[in-house]
Amino acid sequence: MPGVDEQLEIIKRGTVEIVPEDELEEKLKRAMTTTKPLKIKLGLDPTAPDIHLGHTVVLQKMRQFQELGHEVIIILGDYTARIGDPTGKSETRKQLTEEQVQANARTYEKQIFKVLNPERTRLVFNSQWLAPLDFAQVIQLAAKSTVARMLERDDFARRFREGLPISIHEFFYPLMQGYDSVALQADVELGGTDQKFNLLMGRTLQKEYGQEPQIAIMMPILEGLDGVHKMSKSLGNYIGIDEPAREMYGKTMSLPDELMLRYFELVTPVPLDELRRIADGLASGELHPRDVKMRLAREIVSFYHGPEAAGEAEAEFKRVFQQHDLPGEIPGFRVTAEMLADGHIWLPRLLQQAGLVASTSEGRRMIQQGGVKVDGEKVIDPASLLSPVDGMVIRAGKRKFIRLICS
RNA sequence: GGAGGGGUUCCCGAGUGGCUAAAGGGAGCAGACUGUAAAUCUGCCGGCUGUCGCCUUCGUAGGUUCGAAUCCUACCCCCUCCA
Repeated sequence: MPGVDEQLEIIKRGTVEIVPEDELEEKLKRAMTTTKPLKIKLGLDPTAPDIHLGHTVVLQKMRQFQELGHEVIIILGDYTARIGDPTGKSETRKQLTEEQVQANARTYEKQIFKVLNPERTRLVFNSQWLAPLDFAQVIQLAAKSTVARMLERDDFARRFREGLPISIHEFFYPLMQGYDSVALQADVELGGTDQKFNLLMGRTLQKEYGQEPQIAIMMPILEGLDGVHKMSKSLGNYIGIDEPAREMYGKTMSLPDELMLRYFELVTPVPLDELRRIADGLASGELHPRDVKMRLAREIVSFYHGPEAAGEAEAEFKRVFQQHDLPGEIPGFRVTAEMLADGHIWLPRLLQQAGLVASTSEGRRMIQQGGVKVDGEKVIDPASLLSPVDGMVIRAGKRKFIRLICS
């Protein structure tokens, strides 16, 4: 286990807030002297089983703790999920069945372990200790907090102020999450900044139950590819950790430049001093932003697919977007006799049938905008008829290619 | 039980009888440029349609009207206040 100062530097990387920092230092010191690792807790909501880079911000932090020799515990909030959490959302989250939770948990496991070391990670369900609580115990738990306290939480405060409804049971989510910390006797809990209140509730409850309060570490919410909204699957601005290497690489290259350093810091294992070098290089103009972004893409792809795949993805990217060559692999599309009339086919229809565009209207639009090339020749007439030739390459937009197969 | 506010195209959000497939912004797509699927600028951006136009959309169902997102009726949903 490295020294306390060194640990602190690693732990603080990318964090928004550590509450309170001096207690963390104390705990680390004690862990050193007693050689008893700290219990680091992270709660995950098993409703959305696909993990993307946004989720890995907090997972990377867990990994760092793991590498420092601490005990990492993932809590799957199966009990919470089964009840359904309407927090801040307009529509109530659907309740999950036992089977769904189990299925999600398995998917989660597989994906989480792309970041974490499975041998040194404890995975637990919070139904284990929440389900057995009886009503009296629940009331007792509720008695540990106050309405005023609850109304300190940002979204509760806001809704209260604006006269929006707050269901009583919503008050129980912070309590349940906090109780998880009590059940585990957590030393540290990680979460996004949106979790601040819940993390602090853990401290409160631990004190109430006679435990030493945990440290709350808050990580930022990662912006998605658009650089505006938070990364989320529903917004489509995400990089999934299960995605193929080329997709990952390309998507990373589409990030706004301003986000590069943030991504380096939050979702790659690039060490801190290296990170500083990159930041300095960018600031002084010594490093080209494009090259830095390529490095970022390489780091990310390497992490999930290995260095070899990263190299291939990069070569491919250079070929297509820098040299404007054709991709190494172009999906084939078979042109059948039925599609042809007098040996040719209306181009928008071909685009549509090949799945390059959703409709002939869209195909027409794209042609008019100059986005369609046949064997490298731009086609601008949307009424164009094409006489397909075996091996002919059609490009629609920047990224979509097909090679015709006629036989 | 009573009073009131609201449901608009992917999202936010204008729009109170025709000029509205519906302002503006965001997201998305395309082009130019480039340093990349960055930035910037330009164009597109409900669906269908070999481009004449057709169809569907403003909570739902009806109605008034030559004509409705806009007016009327009923209903559904969300929210607030009073009790």
